[in-house]
Amino acid sequence: MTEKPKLEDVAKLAGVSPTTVSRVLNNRGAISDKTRQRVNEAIEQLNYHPNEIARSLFVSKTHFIGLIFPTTGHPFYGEIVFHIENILSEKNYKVLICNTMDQADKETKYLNMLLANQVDGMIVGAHNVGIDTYQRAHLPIVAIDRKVSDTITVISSDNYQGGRIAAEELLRQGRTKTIHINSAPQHEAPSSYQRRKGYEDVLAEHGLPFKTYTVELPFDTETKQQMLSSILDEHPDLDGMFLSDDITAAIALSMVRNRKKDIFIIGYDGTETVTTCLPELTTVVQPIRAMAQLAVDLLLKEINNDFTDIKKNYMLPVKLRRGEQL
Amino acid sequence: MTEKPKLEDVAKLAGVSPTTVSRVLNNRGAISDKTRQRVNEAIEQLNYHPNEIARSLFVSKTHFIGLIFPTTGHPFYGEIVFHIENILSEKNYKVLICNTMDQADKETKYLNMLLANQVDGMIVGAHNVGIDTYQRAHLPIVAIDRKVSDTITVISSDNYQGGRIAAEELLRQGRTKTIHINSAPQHEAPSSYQRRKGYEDVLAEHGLPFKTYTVELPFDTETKQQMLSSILDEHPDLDGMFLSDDITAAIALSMVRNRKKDIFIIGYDGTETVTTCLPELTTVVQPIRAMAQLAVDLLLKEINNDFTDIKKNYMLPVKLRRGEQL
DNA sequence: ATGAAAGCGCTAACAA
DNA sequence: TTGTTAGCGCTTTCAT
Repeated sequence: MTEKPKLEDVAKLAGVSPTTVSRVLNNRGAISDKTRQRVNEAIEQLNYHPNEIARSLFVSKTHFIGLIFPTTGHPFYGEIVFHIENILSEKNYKVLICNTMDQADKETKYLNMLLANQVDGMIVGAHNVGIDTYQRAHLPIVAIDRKVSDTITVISSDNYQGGRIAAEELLRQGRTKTIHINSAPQHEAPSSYQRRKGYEDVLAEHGLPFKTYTVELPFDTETKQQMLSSILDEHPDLDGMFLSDDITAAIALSMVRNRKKDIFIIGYDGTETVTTCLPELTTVVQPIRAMAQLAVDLLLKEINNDFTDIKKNYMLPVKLRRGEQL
Repeated sequence: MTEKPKLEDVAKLAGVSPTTVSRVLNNRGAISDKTRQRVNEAIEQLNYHPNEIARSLFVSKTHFIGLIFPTTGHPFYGEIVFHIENILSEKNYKVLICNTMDQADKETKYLNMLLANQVDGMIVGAHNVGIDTYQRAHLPIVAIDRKVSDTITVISSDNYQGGRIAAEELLRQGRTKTIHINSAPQHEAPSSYQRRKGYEDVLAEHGLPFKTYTVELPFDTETKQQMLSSILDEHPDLDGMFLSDDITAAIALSMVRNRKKDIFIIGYDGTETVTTCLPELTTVVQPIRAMAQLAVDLLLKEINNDFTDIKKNYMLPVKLRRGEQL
């Protein structure tokens, strides 16, 4: 027997019907100890492993969850994907991972792929397709950090507070000529808007000037460098910057050091990786693990048709992490 | 019709048999333009999407690939997972992601889960279960950076050269009292051994002293800090360190800066993230994208039963990236 | 406590 | 060119 054994083979070897084997496997119905034992022996002997795909087809539940994110190569997404998968696997769900690289066509393709593979639900952290595209899925979906929708649950960190906290810290550091660089994904990510609003509100309240650059941030470092470089050229008297994520902040930090400028930099995200690599960076920390936990909790509630206490919009608190002095 | 439409529904609406619909979907056999059109209209009208799970069951091929790695939260793994998924999705394969967190029991559980879900193959970058555990799977498997095996293809970067390159750079920087900290995963990862050997050989060739610490590196920063701290205490005259990965190197770098020591640090991996965050770090760069590409190429060859030109062991070249001056 | 039969949604012989 | 039939590996009524 070199072929993969199936349930029927086990049944034959144990001298029982397939039904009985199935019952043993799933602990259902009443089975005599004798038969249970014989079945288990046969399973052992054949090194039998049930085919989950066949099972999924029958019960029309796969226990697959689709994750759509820009790229696990970015620390924020790499970490949140890790936490989500980790929490889901505890609950016996399996994760299909999709990296859209911010390309709308990929996102659409992935969405269809996940539907075709009968995922029980999805968690989406990518931003290039209108959220209405997802509504058509008629599936439990939780989104992270995107436009609020009537039908899809959205989780985000408190971006407005994040913007305020950053601006307040710049003031506390005595910086008065600051700018904010704001990466706006194609489809109106509310996170960017809220962060910007928070930052601008604080400065306005203090009667200070501010300038916000809204740019489409590419993933590659070089383009970011050029962009930051020309912004620095335009503002020779700049003394503070609030960047939309830590990686961009890291680039700005090196650049400012190279130019020997005294510009105070604040980032956003506060991932483990960046915190470890750049302990001197001040940043607004998102509660990544809590966001992952909440996303999973809400998704599983929806999957189990428990819609009690499910709001459409969740906001988790952020906090400032001050960089360590060098 | 609020239920998900199936192939049969399409057939009925189009007034043809299920077979015909299947043929249209898969572009197989000869179909008249008229029927093809009618079928396509019915598909459109019902917003029908084929059930891949049912299809998988029938053809006993899922196009699922399992990825077993320590954690996508670590930049090296996050990036390699990204590349692997990216390349695989181009070939219409789907990726199930598993984060073992270096726990053997999780790794075993994931392995069984992947087998139960009928993956067509696996790429493994985790290190806590003996490789023989995988042999039993009787499945195409490619391993990254682990013990060479007779039966499983292993890809690694040239760790011995990596060790040599690092040691040579330390010498070039005029460092003569150096140590190497070597994170040895539980089950004899050859990568650690080879890097160490390369480092030690070079120093021995120059008649220089060296010291290698082989420690089980935990994931958390604090424990690493404590460990590094006591090593630094033991060696007040140290002037060079070669760390087994960039994150640990980053921690060492901050620590050395805090202590105002002149210790030259060399890391290992050269991920985009760390390169961006710490451009001043000198490191041995692994060809991450090339490793991902090769892993996928070999895996798909094995899946397609093409074993020509498949060796059991592949080594890709590393290079030194010198940190930028601050 | 156990088994026979039907079927989850799809595809591939084999016929016509 | 199209349809009929059987079956991928499993589970679940419904009998007994």
